[in-house]
Amino acid sequence: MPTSTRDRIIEASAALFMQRGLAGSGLKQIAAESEATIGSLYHWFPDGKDELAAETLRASGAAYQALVVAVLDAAPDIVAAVADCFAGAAEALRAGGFADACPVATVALEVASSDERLRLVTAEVFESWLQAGTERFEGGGIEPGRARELATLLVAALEGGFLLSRAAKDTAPMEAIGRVMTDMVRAEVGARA
Amino acid sequence: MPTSTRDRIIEASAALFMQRGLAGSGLKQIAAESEATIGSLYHWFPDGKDELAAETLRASGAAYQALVVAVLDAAPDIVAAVADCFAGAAEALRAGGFADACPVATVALEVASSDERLRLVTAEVFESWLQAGTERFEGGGIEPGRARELATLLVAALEGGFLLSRAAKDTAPMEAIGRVMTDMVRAEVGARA
DNA sequence: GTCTATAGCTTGATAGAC
DNA sequence: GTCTATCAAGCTATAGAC
Repeated sequence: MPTSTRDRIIEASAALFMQRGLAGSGLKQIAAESEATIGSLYHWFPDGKDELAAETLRASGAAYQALVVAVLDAAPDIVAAVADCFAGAAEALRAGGFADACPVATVALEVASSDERLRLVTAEVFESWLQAGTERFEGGGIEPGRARELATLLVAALEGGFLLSRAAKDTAPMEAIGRVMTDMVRAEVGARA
Repeated sequence: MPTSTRDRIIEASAALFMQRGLAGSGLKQIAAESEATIGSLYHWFPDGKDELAAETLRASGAAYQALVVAVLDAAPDIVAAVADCFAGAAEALRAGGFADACPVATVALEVASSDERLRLVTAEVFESWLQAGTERFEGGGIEPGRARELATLLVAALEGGFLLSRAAKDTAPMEAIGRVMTDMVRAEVGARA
C-alpha cells in the first residue's frame, strides 16, 4: 500500500505542527516536506490551511490515541498501565530529540481563542482521549465518575509533562510526574476494596 | 506611576502570545494594541521580535508565579492551597472567556524545537515555578525529593488543565483535575505522619 | 523617544497549462 | 492529479525626519 499524496501531506503537516505550531508552519514548507506541490495540496484540501489543519488534527489525534490505548491495554493492570504510559512518553521524547511530542496540544493552544472551527476539532480529539482513558480506569475497577476525573488528570499530566520536558530538554519532569501518578492510581485502586 | 511605553508593549505582547502564540502575533499588531509605533518598539527592543519575546516571557512568567504563590501562601495548609490553586485557575478561565490562560505554555511549545534561545528562557521560567512550588510542599511537611515531584505534577496538571479547559471552553476539566490533585496531596500529607 | 515610509521577503491562495 | 507562475497581503526589519 503505497503512501498517497494526501497521506504524505497530512503526515508532513503533523510533523511540522508538532515542532512549529500552526501559524509557524507554511503551506509551501508542508508541500516541500511531503514532496508535493502547492497545486496538489489545494487539490486535496480545497479549503486550504483550515481544512488541512482540521484533517491533520483528526488523523494524528486518532493515531496518538491508538498508541496510548495499546500501551494501556498491554499492561497487566491499571497501575502498571499508567506507569508504562509515562515511561513510554519519556522514551518517545528521548528518542525524538524532544521534538516529537503531542500532535494536538500546540495547535490547540494557538486556536483556542482565535479559530472556533479548529477549536472544536481539538475539543473533539481531547474528548475522545478522555473517553478512552475513562473506559480503562473503569476496567480497572474504578467507579465511573472517578474514572473520568482520573482520565482527565492523566491526559493533563501527560500534556503538562510534554511541555515541561520539552522546555527543559530533559525527561526528568515526565518521569517525576509518572512516579506520582502511578503512586496515586495505586492508592486509588487500593482504596476501592 | 504611569505605564511606560516599554511596559505597554510587553503587556500587549503577553496578551497576544496567550491568545495567538508567538508566530501568530505580528509586531505591527503588538505595536497597535500597545498604542505605540513600530519605531518605538524597535527603540526599546533593538533585537526585534526575539528580544521582545524573551522579555515578555520573563516578565509574565514572574507575574504569573507571584499570582500563584500568593494564592498558595494565603491558604491555611498545603491541601487547601492546592485546592485554591485549581479553583482560582478555573475562575480565571471563566472570567476571561477562556482566552487568558498561561502566558508561557503556548510559546514554549512553539519554540521548544525551533528556537534554542527562547527555549532556554521558557525552561528558566518553568524551573523558577518548580522551585517555588517545591518550597511550598516542603513547608507543608513533605520530604524535599517528593516535594519536587509533587510540584512538577502541580505545574503540569495546571498547564494540562488550561489546555483541556480552553479547548472545551468548559471549566469542568480544570475542576476535575483539582479534585483529584487535592485528594492526592491530602493523602500524601497524611502518609507523612 | 516617537514617528512615517519603505525595503525585501514570505505568506495563503488562485489560474490555467499539461 | 500534478505542475508553474503569479497575486495581494502580511511579515520583520531598517532608515531617517522630527
